Amino acid sequence: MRKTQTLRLTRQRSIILQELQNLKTHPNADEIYEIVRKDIPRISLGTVYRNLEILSDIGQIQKLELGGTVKRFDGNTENHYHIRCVHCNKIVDASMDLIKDLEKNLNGNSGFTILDHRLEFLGICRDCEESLSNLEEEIAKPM
Amino acid sequence: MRKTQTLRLTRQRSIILQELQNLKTHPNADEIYEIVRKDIPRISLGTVYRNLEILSDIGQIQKLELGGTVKRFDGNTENHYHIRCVHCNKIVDASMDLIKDLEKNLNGNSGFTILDHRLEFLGICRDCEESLSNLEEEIAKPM
DNA sequence: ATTCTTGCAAACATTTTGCAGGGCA
DNA sequence: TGCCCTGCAAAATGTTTGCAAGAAT
Repeated sequence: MRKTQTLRLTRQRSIILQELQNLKTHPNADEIYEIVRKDIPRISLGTVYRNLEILSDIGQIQKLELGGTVKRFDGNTENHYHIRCVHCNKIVDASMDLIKDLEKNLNGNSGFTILDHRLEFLGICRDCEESLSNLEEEIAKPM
Repeated sequence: MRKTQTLRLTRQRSIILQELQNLKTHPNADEIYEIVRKDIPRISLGTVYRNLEILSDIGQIQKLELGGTVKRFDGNTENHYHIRCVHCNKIVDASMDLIKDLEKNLNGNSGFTILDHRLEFLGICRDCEESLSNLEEEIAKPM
């Protein structure tokens, strides 16, 4: 949890936020670093990590902790659902309304105070579908 | 995807599987390593990682790719939902029936072939709730 | 006998952190 | 001016991999 302190709006912080809000994708820290580097060539990856952490702490962006080992970030701070390609790990927003009161379906006493939920669909994206079927044709060919 | 090859049932592999099936928890690779080490003191962490990967590839265990950066594993191979403590990252099974056909709620064409879904509730576990309220009392005290 | 698997260690990938100098409020 | 923030580099963390020896089929 972040201490109550006066945060400063530095060029680095504001550009990271701005770029993230403009994107419809769900980049990881390194991808954000590469994008912001076009504006601030000498920015460091450490600064990117620190600011992503701060911005998500204060609710200006969303840290996505979904499938995969790498953290991703989202300029859209509303809870919404995602679809992830199990093959290439691409993530897109799911066009589906939020299910309210989903936690009412929980039976018994879990001992948890439920705050929210995350829903992720797993699937195969069109690109991977195509490359997989090409691969199958290739394998089926006699040598 | 795993090549079709004859897998061998080694002592290491069978004990990892067995221990994981006995656990109700959702350990990460290192925790599994510590547990299995009691049976096979000279097992290496690399072997644990390799076997967890293989066992989940062949569907004997489940790799949980939920919140958090660390991979966790589950001896229960049925899709089921989880509750995660946002404070200590503890994960427990949610007692809630699987929602069938959830993907029918997806509007429009995502371009994905949907295979499955993952649902995770976020909350605060009882332990963290207590330690947080103790902390607040502590802070409220005059010095 | 074959070849899959292991232990070990090194390599990798990702994220965090200490520090001295710089810049926002 | 105070102290938050930055760039840089090193460290920490988590996971994968090359290799020679060992074990399962």
